[in-house]
Amino acid sequence: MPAAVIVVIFTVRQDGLSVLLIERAAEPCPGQWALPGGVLQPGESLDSAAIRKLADETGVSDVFLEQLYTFDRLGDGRADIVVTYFALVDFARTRLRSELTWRPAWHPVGRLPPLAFENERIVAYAEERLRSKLAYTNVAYSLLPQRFTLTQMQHVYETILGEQLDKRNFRRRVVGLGIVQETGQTAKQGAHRPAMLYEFVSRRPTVV
Amino acid sequence: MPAAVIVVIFTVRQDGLSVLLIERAAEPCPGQWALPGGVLQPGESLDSAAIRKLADETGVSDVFLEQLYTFDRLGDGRADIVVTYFALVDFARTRLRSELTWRPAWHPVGRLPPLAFENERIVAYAEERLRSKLAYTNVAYSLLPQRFTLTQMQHVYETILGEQLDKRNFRRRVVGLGIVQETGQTAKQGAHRPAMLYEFVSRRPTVV
DNA sequence: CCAAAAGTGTTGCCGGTACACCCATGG
DNA sequence: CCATGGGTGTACCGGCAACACTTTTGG
Repeated sequence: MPAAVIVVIFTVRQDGLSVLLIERAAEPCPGQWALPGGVLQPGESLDSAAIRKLADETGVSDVFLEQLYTFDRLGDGRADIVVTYFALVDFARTRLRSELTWRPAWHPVGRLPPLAFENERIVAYAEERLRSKLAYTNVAYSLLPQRFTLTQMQHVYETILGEQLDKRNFRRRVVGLGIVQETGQTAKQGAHRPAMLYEFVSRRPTVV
Repeated sequence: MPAAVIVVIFTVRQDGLSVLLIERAAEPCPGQWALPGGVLQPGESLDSAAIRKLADETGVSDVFLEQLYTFDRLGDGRADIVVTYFALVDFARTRLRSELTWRPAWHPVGRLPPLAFENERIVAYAEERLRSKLAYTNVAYSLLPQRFTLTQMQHVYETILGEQLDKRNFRRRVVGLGIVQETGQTAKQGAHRPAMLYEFVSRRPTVV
């Protein structure tokens, strides 16, 4: 039995931290929701399979994507070993491919439908890792556009961590630790004072 | 092709942080050293296979053992996917089984012989994880006997971290954070003042 | 003129680090 | 008496959390 790859794809939207799920058409478990994944093609590496799956489902590449954990005996009939990955994408850049037999959709992690194959465990584990990595790395670069305001960035952090942050402390940290830097440009957005646009100093995963 | 499991088994000895290696008798790569491992038995879970391998090689169980990373394409002819684990054992409790065709031995990580199948990468990765986990968890419980002096414990930390630690600060931390506690008993060891024996508050992996 | 978001400093606390000496024992 | 490891307290520093008001803009 071949190995399979599953990708937990997170994004942040208005309704909170969300994960991409697919409504299964095929056996087993038709009609149930599950994480996107599939068996390894012959000769394909694990990382390539994860990259392929991510691109297939969201149309994006060049985002944060990292191996998460390897599970076995998930009850899926197709594979005994499932190598899971997790990815972070900017919601605005994704283009889900909706077809009749293939219904992908974003679901807030707080309100998941029942999932097939113990996928809840995988989501919970990925969520934990995401929260932990957010605290000491720059992975958020993958959840925001190239340029953004610090308020946008703070919203992303607050959504994932589930708590309110102090604006001044937040700005001091992310700028002071060299996670983000000013671009010199400002953005006008509605009935507000123009805001400085920032960018990540590095768009690769980095421990800060 | 079935999946395989590899276990990186660490211990701390006089000559430093060491890892258990096996001199390969069988093809491929006879005569070379490699990490202990083997293919998954039919119906066996990943965790069970790792526990079995660890017990086979060292005779110990009930120690710290955790999944590390899943590699592919390591060049081993027997498996395409290799799920690695890492374990920490108290050197004094181990009983290596030496046979003619099976030569296990401890090797200081600073002086490894050439290894088969890119096993160097795996050891390096495990070492990194060990150092990181030592800092914020109680995993050292698995490298020490049930009862020990704080000096012994400090030696373990210094060996792994590769730096000298301040005795008073070390004691304050591990006692103050509730990692270890006094047993009330003291040990006389040679020409020295009797030393208080300590034990870990919890002998399960815990984030402190 | 009002609503909405942008932007900006200071203070207190706590945890981490640096640092040096006396004590008990066995040989 | 000496060699060896056991055991203890203090002072400084830096990072982190708490805290409130003014500014700009569009409607």
